[in-house]
Amino acid sequence: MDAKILCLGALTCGDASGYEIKKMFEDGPFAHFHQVSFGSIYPSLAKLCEQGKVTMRKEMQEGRPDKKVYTLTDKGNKSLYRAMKKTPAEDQLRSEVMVMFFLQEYLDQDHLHDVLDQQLNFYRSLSEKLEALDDDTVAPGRMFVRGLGRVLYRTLVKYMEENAHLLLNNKKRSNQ
Amino acid sequence: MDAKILCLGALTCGDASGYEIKKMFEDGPFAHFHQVSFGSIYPSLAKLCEQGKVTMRKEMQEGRPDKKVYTLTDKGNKSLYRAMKKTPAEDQLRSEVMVMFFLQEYLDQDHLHDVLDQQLNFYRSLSEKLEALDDDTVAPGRMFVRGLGRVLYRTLVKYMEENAHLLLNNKKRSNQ
DNA sequence: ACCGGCATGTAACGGGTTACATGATTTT
DNA sequence: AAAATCATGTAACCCGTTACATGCCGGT
Repeated sequence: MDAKILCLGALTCGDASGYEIKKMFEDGPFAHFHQVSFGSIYPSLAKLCEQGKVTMRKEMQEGRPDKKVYTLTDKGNKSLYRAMKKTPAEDQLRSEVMVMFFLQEYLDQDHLHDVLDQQLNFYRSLSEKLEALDDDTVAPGRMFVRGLGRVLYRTLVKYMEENAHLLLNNKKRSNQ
Repeated sequence: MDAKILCLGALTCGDASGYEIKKMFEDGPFAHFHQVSFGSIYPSLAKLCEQGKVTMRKEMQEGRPDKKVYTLTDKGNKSLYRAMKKTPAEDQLRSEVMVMFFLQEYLDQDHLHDVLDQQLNFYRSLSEKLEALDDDTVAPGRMFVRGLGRVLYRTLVKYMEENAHLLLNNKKRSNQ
């Protein structure tokens, strides 16, 4: 599943610019299970336009840059249907922080502390973003995914708060 | 954090071959928070050997191929300490399955059912693998990460079992 | 005065994944 | 008889990330 399909998927939530699509993957409905960068969004959108899978209109704005708003076409919709027939790739999670926690004896106390704090903040803020999303405008089927994200990050925050001591104490040779 | 550091990290659990390292990322202690493929493990191990960060000995086996068992050296250890001083990259989770669930109106009923089943099995088997790991030989600090993995996958399985109906029912136009 | 947010885009670089190559043994 | 497990390796390809380029507005 490449960035093009992801963009089409994002546009099923309504017309959007590249910048807005990015936000959907940062704070919005996709935040907890996928990410894309500008470097892949903008070229994708351009190619989708060429292929007639989306249309673009320019929206002038006062006080801020103009934006290019993209709309899903029938062709784009069909493309999505086709993509959804495939077998999805396995989930992949890569957490360098967890690797660090696992190798906690290789970190000095201070840095471990920092990393732990930052990670907790990261999970907390993602959790808050997910809780803050407006559920009224969302189709019931989509709530499954949102609910899962919420439960997941709540669990993560709770576990880390309750078990941080496992990581911090038992430091005997923390002076490497 | 590249594959070389990951290999060094894996070797802190004890001497291992490339094949065994792969297993650590599939069923073992790293299973739930990172993955690496053979295509990156073998070249990494070769380079680490060149750099003197690991040593290699050949172990002949009867009835199966010989293996190359790698051992962490002092130099490798230092390299790990250095790597752990860096700021870790943000977690990244990419789940095509969740994208599909989100776009559930684009899947036909049967395929949705299949994907759901496969995902549940995937989470269940990962969960079981994590529960099955032997905790006696593991340093207390490392139990933090393992415990987190266990809680996470238990939560995931439970949520999916209890909320699958959100995804399956409300199918009115499932004939696209 | 400077930083963060809004807004779009390009290009190189790096890295990992995928596929290929090989082969014996055990399990189904 | 076929598939899975054990075991190692190479190389091309793809794709995404990172960094760069540009610019205005509002808040601190």
